Amino acid sequence: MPPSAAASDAESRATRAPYARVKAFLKQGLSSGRWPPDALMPSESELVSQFGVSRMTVTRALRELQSEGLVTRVQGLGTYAAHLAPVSSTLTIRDLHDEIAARGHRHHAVVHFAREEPCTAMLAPRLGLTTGDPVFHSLIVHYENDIALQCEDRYVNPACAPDYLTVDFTQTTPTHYLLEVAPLWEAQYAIESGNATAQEARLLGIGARDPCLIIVRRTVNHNVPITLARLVHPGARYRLEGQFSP
Amino acid sequence: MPPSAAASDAESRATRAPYARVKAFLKQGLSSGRWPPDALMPSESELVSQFGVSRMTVTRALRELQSEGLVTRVQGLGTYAAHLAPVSSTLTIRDLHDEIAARGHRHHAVVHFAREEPCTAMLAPRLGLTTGDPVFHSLIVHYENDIALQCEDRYVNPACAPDYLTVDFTQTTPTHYLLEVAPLWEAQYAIESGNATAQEARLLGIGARDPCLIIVRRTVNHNVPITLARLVHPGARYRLEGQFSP
DNA sequence: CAGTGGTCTAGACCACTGA
DNA sequence: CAGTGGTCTAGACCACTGA
Repeated sequence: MPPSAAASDAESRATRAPYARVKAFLKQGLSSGRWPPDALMPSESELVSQFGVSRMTVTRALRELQSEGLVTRVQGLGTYAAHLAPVSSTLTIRDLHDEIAARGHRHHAVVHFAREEPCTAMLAPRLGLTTGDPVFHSLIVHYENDIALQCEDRYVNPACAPDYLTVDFTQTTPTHYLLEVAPLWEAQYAIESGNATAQEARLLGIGARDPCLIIVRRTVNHNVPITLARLVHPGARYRLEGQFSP
Repeated sequence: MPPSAAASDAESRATRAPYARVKAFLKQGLSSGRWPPDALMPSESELVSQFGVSRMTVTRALRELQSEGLVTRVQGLGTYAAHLAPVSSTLTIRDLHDEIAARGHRHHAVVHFAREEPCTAMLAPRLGLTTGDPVFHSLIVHYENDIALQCEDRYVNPACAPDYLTVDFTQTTPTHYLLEVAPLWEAQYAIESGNATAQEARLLGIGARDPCLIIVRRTVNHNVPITLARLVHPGARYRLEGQFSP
């Protein structure tokens, strides 16, 4: 069977599933403006009789729409079309090695240092440590086809990754290693535009005033801070892209 | 009843729901490393007998974990712990007016122009128009407590919002207006760091070399392009923040 | 073949809202 | 009170995988 036929088979099977048909019907009405924001949508029992399916099937369609943020449901009142205003999109922060490989390019890393330091007073609270405690600190520059793409300045809580300093980061990225030893469970990040430090600018081979995309990311598991990273990208060489489509 | 008691009631009711208990059990095991990435998780029937619930209940818990990206399910094989690597987080691009108001600050906008222009060859394909077709073009600077926060350079497809030029954008933001007339159904964006144009720098009151966070967003509904916006923020005054927590 | 997930049904009890 | 959503059960048929 040709691939195209197989694909359309799978597709039509999925579309033909009753819950998917109900969901598609409601989604179509939402995007066409049939139910503007805050409008009352058909009740479960109306959909049950309209589509001739059981209530569980209708419930599944509505619950999925709710989890996608397209409708709001209130017990005792009904289902309402949501405001689509807060456009939320999935921003994926991928391992840089994979990202570069996916573009079909070569990645390599230069480790400027990876050592133990005493934790400074500034850092201690963000890493759940006490000032003076040992902390691991690495500074690595990542290259895409020999062009510096990212300067990764990272602190690691030794309790979470005791072997961190023994890893060969020309072979594995810190992100990749840390995901293996400590399942990533929570992360906060801030994205901003700014200047690199003098040291970063030198390592990246850019001017002191060249704009950079800077991501600061803090990773926590079960309230135990794992790592704090500052990722600096030359503005002209890096962009974050995303898409929103319910 | 004191609020705290009510809250814990609601919470414990939700936690006591059988599907939520199964889900919490699996989530706990995933975050603790009991099932590392690619590990085979308990089958539906195992969970059914272990928790003494019906299969539909177990299925719901597993399906929600799957939609959260925590497990992968393959028919005929089983359920596997997912790689948590691609940290995906919900990035919300909110209406700037609401965002500033939420911080308890004052927002105001200065409209530098809002007019009709012939569509350039560069723009035409991205807006689904032909070169020379009329297109709406507005340039607005947004202020937070009288400090310029964003320069919004926007093109709008006249077919989607014929009244665009009659709107008073000192009272309503273009984002807000467009969400009302055209339900936002799809958006692509790119975030990067760069320099403002000479005009933008002048309007924002920044230096030509000051780094800026630049977001380019294209909005589409049913394959009809609605609007293309370039949002320039002085780097020192704006950041995007987000969180990941399954 | 036995075991897996994908989906559905027809019924049930409940909590909640507003009239 | 009638109507809404929140959740569950016990059973069913199916497609798929690997032995």
